[in-house]
Amino acid sequence: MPDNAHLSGLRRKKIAELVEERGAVAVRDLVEQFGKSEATIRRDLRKLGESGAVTRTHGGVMMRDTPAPDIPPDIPNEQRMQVRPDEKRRIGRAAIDMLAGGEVVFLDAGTTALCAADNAHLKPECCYVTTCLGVASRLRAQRIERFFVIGGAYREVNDSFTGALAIAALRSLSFDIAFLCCTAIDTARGTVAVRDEAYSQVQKEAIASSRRNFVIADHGKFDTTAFMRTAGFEELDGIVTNQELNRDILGRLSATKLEIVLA
Amino acid sequence: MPDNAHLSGLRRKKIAELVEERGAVAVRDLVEQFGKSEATIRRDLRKLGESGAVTRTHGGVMMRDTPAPDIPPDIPNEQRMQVRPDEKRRIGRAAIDMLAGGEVVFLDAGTTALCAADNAHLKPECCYVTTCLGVASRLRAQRIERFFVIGGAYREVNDSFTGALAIAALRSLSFDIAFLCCTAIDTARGTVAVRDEAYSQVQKEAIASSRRNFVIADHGKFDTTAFMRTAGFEELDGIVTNQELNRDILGRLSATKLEIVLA
DNA sequence: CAAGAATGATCGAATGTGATCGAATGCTTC
DNA sequence: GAAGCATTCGATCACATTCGATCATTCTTG
Repeated sequence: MPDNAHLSGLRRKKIAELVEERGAVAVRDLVEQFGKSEATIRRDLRKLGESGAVTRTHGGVMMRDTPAPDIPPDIPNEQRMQVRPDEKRRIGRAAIDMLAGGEVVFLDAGTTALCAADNAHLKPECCYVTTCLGVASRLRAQRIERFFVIGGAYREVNDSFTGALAIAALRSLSFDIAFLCCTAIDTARGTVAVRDEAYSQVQKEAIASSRRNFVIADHGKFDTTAFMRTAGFEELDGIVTNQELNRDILGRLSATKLEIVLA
Repeated sequence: MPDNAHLSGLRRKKIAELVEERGAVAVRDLVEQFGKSEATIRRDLRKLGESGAVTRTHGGVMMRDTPAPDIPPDIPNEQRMQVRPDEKRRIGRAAIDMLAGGEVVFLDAGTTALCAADNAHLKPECCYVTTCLGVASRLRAQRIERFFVIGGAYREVNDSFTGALAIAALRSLSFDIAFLCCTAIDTARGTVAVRDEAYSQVQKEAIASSRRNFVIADHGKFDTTAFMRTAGFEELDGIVTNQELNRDILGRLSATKLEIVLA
């Protein structure tokens, strides 16, 4: 066997083929076949499961049993999800871990918010509110008891609802905490920005309706720029990001009053 | 062949297939076939029963019995979709075919509305509005340019949004045509009814906001009853149903001013 | 060499499993 | 119907397996 074992993508592809061919495969068999540890195989299976290629079961994987995924694979968000997915997962988890349970939580539209939504089941007593169709699908999939969607005109760019309807709905609500996504964080100027104006307006309204506001963003978002300023640091309470964040930036942030959560 | 007997998910899937194939299976047979204890098999059957895939009986399981006249109120949309799917598909197609193109169309929450949504791409210039999460997902999947979602509190029973937020949003909109789902049509009294009060209120608001109103319902919905009256025939412009509809009922309907579309 | 990605080891938590036993159900007989 | 019997069911416990999260290490890449 050629030594391609370090090409993890190839291994995952072969696992998928095996599943397709045999209907189901056990973790044990895969460990033996590829000569890798259980941990590694499990990581593969998780990725395969998240991409919808297979369905995980206890002890292994089997062919996917849900024919049509609810979310078409070529939606922009799903592509962006490929960028630093692990960091985003950790950040999403950390954000939900911040909740005491029982709060009213606003979840923004963005891949990091999707990751947070995936963990909503950890705090099932919370009431979730979102403008994002993908977030809504994930809340539904986890059978979250109480969640609201802010309706409006659908925009494919960020898979969410905007416009007058959304603004009006947000004005009539109050949140305990909001988790906001963004495209860029400018630590020098102390601003957070996104690309789209309509989306920015919705975010501003959400921030105004929320008692506490946290940006959720991976380390790659820092010290880049984007078109529309959405908020200044003075309007925010903190940032949830990942521990790989550059130390210089961390130092600069510690000079602000922002609470920094590292996942 | 690798021994996958310990993959519990696969075993459940195979049990479901066996039931589908043979109509009914005894616990005893399954114990023998899979070499597992009764307790384990029973746990599998419970899970399968809870997911709605099969119906449990004493001593085993049988195929999901779909009582034609009435459907339990708490079955999620995806299962209700199994009831007369072909008729619903034809009705959904016929509804969209009624559109000239360019209208603002309200799509209600219900399996028949899902079928209509699946055909939205046939009239891509229309602007669609819905209160149903599943409908929204399908519109997105077809890359419909313009669609709105009426937000609000999510209710799993009919996969849609209701409450004050939804009512307020509907009041600020006007539709050219609304396609409404229902649980029952009482031709004697000339009324259309659903099971859920919150949902009924949303429907009433949608009807009030729409210039023309059409009920979309398969022939099984006629001359049954449901709890909440949503509309009287006098508020409606027509009914889209399928050609299998009983001739007596058809005759009675032709005495009204309703436009009847047979798919 | 430095940064990031992939890997392997470890451990507490979650899940699957089999056995037991009282309760519920179905069937037979009266 | 009602009584009695056999079967099936659900709840609980103990045990084994598997999973997910974390940390340290190795490998790859620029």
